Amino acid sequence: MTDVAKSLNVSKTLVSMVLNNKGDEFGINQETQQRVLDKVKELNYKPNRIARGLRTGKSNLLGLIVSDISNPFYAKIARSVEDKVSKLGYNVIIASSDEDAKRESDLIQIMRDHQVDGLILSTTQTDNVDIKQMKKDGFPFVLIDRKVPRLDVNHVVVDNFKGGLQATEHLIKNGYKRIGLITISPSHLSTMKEREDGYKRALKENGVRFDKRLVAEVPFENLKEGVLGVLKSFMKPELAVQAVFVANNHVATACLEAAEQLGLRLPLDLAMVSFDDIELFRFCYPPVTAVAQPVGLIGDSAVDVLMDALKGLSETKKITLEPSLVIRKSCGEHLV
Amino acid sequence: MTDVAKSLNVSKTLVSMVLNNKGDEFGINQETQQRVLDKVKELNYKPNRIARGLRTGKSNLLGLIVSDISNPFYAKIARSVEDKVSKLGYNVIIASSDEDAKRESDLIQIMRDHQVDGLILSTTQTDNVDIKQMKKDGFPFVLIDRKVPRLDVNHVVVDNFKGGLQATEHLIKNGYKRIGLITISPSHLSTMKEREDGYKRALKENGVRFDKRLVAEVPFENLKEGVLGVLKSFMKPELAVQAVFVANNHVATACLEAAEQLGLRLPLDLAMVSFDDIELFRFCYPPVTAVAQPVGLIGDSAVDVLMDALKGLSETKKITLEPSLVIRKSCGEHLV
DNA sequence: TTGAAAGCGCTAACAC
DNA sequence: GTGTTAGCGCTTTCAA
Repeated sequence: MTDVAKSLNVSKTLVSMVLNNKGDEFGINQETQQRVLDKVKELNYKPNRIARGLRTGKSNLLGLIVSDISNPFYAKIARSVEDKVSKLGYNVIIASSDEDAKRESDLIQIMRDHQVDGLILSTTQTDNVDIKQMKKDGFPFVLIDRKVPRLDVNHVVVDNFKGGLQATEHLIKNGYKRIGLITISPSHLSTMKEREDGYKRALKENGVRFDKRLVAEVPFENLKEGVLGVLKSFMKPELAVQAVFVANNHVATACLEAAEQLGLRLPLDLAMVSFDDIELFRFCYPPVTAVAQPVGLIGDSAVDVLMDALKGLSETKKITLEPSLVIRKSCGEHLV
Repeated sequence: MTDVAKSLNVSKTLVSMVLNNKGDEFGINQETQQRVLDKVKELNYKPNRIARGLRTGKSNLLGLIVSDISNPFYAKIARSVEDKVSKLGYNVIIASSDEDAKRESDLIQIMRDHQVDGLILSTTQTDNVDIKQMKKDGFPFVLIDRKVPRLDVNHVVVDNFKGGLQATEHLIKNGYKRIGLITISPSHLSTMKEREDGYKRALKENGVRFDKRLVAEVPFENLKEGVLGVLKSFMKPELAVQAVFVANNHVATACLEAAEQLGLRLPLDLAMVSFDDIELFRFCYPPVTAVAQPVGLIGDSAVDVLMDALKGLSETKKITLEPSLVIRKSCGEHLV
């Protein structure tokens, strides 16, 4: 910047003003402004955002923490976040926590050390210490996908209860009574909890007896084997499960695989509804019925909320989006 | 930092040294060091990385630019990059270019403005001005997935020619002679070009006549309709295509959809091999035969190469990874 | 073994 | 209309 200023015999201040579009505000000659702009081009000068950040206290960087960026659900959210914030002049640092609370905590710290201006995160924490800390510090952030109990913070989630309800009701309507549920640990996640609640409510409202042996939880780190084991036990005569509601796309895929290994024909031997709709579900055999989440909208809304928080608006925003059941053929629809 | 220093009656210098693990190097009392560390904890002091970055010229940030982070292929790469660099103390800014050269150029600029220490990118440029500029500036970067002709720069790619060759040969071995190819524009991409070359070579080596009417290119922005149109024309009696080799996972999905719309039964009416294997291909109907790319390894190697570049090692590294054909049932394997 | 001081590149308050 | 100056929070000579 000094170079530009010197070669024009003006001060750095002036250059800075022009570059920040504050030329008019400070009443600087149009001609002078143009000269600055030209010189900047000529010297191919690029402002150093780090220096600017040091001075302004802003980095124009936002953080996004999800459990796994290679999960299509989060990848789509990431994409919509990126699209939206880039229009607003921000960039985004993305990281995966692997459902590990410690790792998540570290990531939050690292991102804050990097002076991100705000954070969008899908938390896996159970004690929420970091969330509380951020709130206490007045640091701008939005929770997505998962909310935390009893804490007044911004969030953008979908109505998991309703999704679980719809999915299970659909199964019941199609004539299934022995309906299993496979969730994923950590089980404290609000999403899993609510989907389970929806499942239970659907059973209750439709007079289907709840059997707790039909609810299984498999560990995130060991999905495939976990699901295989669960399916095996579900198939035993004493349980005689006819249909499963699986709690997310990973479990659905694992379930498809396990069914294949066990020689189960879907939906004849076992019907399945998934939570999370992903593109290829449509072309699976059988096409997978799933509760679709408005992924694009989640990212979009999260950015909206975060932008408000960045502006210092203090009321917390809690947004709940609607899921929708996409009916295909994995629940014996053709039999009805 | 001043707070820590003052409350301990030492200088900022000393605190800085201790925090950067240079205490011993400068021969500072163990006891003093411990006092500093304790105080830092007590005051919950966090170093400001922006300020440090301004001083050291390093941001500990790396950039990753791909065409679309929600494409599973890139999402997996992103994940492996993230995993690897986080162990090395870096974070990564991710952005999508949408195969738009201008956007890519802007992104490179933005990331460099953010003082990223290095860049990993899957370029879509045809003139490579930005690539040349980075090389000229001595800025550390690695190309992934796609290489650029006649330019001596780091890259990590897979052998697309071989992949195309294998895929097409497989089709030929299964008895197909009228084999279509669907690539995706921008067609100058090295990947597309090489896959096409592999396709041509396979035909030649196996004495199948090349018919240029069987090579189609659909625009990235308008895939679904494009593929539908292509499939329609391929089905005309004068072309009588029996099998297609599709150039990536998006085209494969679009092809699945178009086939459904046209009432084509795979592989009876049309066989298909895809480039890019994605998890659910296994469970599609029919399960999709595909050329799998070592996604994890691409990310991993790219980071290795970038780290060397960061250290100032100047020889350029060009890594070519091996693809592998995963045979399922979309090419009439059961008929053979 | 420790500290003073300069300065990274920029912005903003305050002159003139 | 334009320039001077004082930092932002840190690291790194250099001196003691």
